[in-house]
Amino acid sequence: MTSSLSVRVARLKQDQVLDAAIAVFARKGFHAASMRDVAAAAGVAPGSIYNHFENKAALLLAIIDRMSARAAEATPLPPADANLRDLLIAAIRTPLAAMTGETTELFRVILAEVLVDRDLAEQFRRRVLDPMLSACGDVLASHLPQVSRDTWLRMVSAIVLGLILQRLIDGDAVLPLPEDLADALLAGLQDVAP
Amino acid sequence: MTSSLSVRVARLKQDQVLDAAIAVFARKGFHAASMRDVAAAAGVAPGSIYNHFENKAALLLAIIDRMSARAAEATPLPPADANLRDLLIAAIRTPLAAMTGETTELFRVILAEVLVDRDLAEQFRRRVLDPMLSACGDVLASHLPQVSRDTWLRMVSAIVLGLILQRLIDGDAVLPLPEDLADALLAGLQDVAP
Amino acid sequence: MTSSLSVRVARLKQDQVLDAAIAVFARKGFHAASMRDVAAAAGVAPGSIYNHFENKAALLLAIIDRMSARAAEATPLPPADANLRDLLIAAIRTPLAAMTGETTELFRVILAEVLVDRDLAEQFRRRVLDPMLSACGDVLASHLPQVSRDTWLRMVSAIVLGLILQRLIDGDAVLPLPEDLADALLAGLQDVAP
Amino acid sequence: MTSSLSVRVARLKQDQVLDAAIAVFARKGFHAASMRDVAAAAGVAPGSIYNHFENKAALLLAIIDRMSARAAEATPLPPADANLRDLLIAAIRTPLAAMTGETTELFRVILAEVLVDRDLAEQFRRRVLDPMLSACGDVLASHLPQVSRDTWLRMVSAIVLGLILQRLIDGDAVLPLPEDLADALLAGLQDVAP
DNA sequence: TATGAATGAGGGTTCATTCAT
DNA sequence: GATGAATGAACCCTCATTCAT
Repeated sequence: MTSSLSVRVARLKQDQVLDAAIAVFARKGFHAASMRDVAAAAGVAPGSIYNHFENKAALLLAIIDRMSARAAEATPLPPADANLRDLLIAAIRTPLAAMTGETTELFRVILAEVLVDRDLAEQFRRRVLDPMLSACGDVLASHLPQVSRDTWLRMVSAIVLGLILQRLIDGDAVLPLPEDLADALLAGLQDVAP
Repeated sequence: MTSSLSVRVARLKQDQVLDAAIAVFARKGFHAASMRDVAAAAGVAPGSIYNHFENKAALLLAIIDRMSARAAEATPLPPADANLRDLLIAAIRTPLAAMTGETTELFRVILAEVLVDRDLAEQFRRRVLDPMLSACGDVLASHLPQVSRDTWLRMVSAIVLGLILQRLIDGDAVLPLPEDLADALLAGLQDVAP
Repeated sequence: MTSSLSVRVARLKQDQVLDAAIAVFARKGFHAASMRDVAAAAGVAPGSIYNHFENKAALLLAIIDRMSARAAEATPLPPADANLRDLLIAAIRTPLAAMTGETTELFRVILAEVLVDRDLAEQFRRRVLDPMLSACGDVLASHLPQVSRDTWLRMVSAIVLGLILQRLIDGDAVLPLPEDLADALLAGLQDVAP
Repeated sequence: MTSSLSVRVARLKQDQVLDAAIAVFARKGFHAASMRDVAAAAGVAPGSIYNHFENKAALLLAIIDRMSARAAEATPLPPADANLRDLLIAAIRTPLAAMTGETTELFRVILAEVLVDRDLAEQFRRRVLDPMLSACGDVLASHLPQVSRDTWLRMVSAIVLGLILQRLIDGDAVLPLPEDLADALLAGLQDVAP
């Protein structure tokens, strides 16, 4: 099965280059990182990158692909009989928990480009953001009356995104616990107000 | 008072360049815009920019300065006797309302750079983000018991940031009304859950 | 006769590659065509070309070889008793008639390289140009007195080359008929001049 | 008159670069010559070339411009009462005489590109070829009956082009004298044929 | 202070060629 | 012989920045 072997080797090299690209982009940013940098980090010649990726932008797309895959496998489906509190906690904690180490930097780099590249934004939204935010959204939605569903979904999504953004901008920021956020959302402000 | 006059003229030129930079960066993005572009838009020679700003990055810092000033003046202090609902609405609406036209694009561009430049991030957080988010925060805080104050502030901040981000990524996104968001936050989820 | 067979197979592959090179060079030009293009058109791997040809330039030489062979077989020897008019017509028409479709484009490409590569020019002149132009020249020469022979040969050659060049440069150019050219050359200008 | 001065200086630099480009292209050919080569020959930095010419192709166009100008000034209008023989001689000799030293190499380089670049060909034909060939053509035409005019013009043009091409391909080729060519054309072949 | 031509490092990318399989 | 991934030099061009005027 020579074919299978060479295909596997090819994919390995591709991953090797992609790993390097991720590391380099995370460290220097997309624009500041040169293809030469990526090649050096991957231990290949500059021209070799183009055997695996059409151009620099394709590296970004491939990174989004990988994030998409990781997001999918990192999102546990909540049990059907979960109560609302647990659902809220899961909806908030899962994406935040995914933001560790390299993934954080990856998200940072991708987001920076996404803000400036319309096409990339479309890909990012479809492949990463929507799955990440709506995973528990469906179940959450089933607990809510139609009228306020959209508001709540948007709100929870915004909270997650906003918290991530805060962490991206200020690495030292101490984010509240998902449990506390869930409790606050559940109880509402009415009771605590004077 | 020759000095004063020349100083005023200098500041005028500086503003002229900065206006051009804002327009160009907003339209083409920071990296895609060249100093030549900025100079052309400002009606000056490329070299002249460096009489007013040390380098390209300094333009970004100056833009943040200006955003900071505008954010301050655009944030109306709420009346001391405002009720909680109105405060929430203001806290959410004000920053969202500021995101119109060029400001949106500028925010997009700055944010993209901020994500990648640590020093710029620090400036941005201190000069733009914190004032923007905490403007009504203080008053809001006064209505809340100490224990949940941080959670709520973070949450409202995150909602605002998250909604802005969603709009930046998906220009077609329909965001919920601040009133609906405030009402939902006030009432909480508890009552609507089955 | 294994050797003979493998030799024949080898020559077949070689022709296959050469055909592809001709087609690709004619379509894209020598510099614009990459070895990858040629390989793809030939249905072989890029590296395989180098089993048959030393390098890209060798392909050009081989093409000239083939043109030389074709030129030889395409040039009918005029009957010994042909009259001068028919000889002139043949001398002009034959090379022009050979310039059809792909051959035209090939000639164009070769000529472009020949103009810039001294060694290639030498080959081209000896192998293609001289045979092409002098085919009927010998017979033509036999009708002419020694003194004016060279002038006439050069002139007829130049006419043919010049017409081809005009067509290469301006595809829409309408060239005069060989018959008319022959008649004009035969009669001379003297009579028509006032 | 600062403006006038700077304009003149600019044109000088431009000429300096163009001279270098001509020399380098003539020596190495268009494709083989790099912008670095041209810059080095011109004694400027690589990037400086782009202050005067949009890109490498623009250098070629500028060279054509220059050839066009030289061709125009090198073509003396024949006296109205010139006889046919002198006209023929002039029509043949003038373009051939222009092909000296650098101009020859220039013509070689331009022609090589013209054969491969359709747009360039159009420019070349309009700006250089047509003026060069038709200069004496008009006067020549006035001596000819309408019916054979086109044939003769094409033929004389072809002779000139063909002779030039022969010299470009074979630098050692000994071309016939314009006088002999004119005499042969005038007398025709009829009389010399047995 | 304003200019804008000059700079030259560095960018992404191509491609003829090699060589281990 | 055939392969095609790997190579890396070289390509054209951009652009932030400088500096003589």
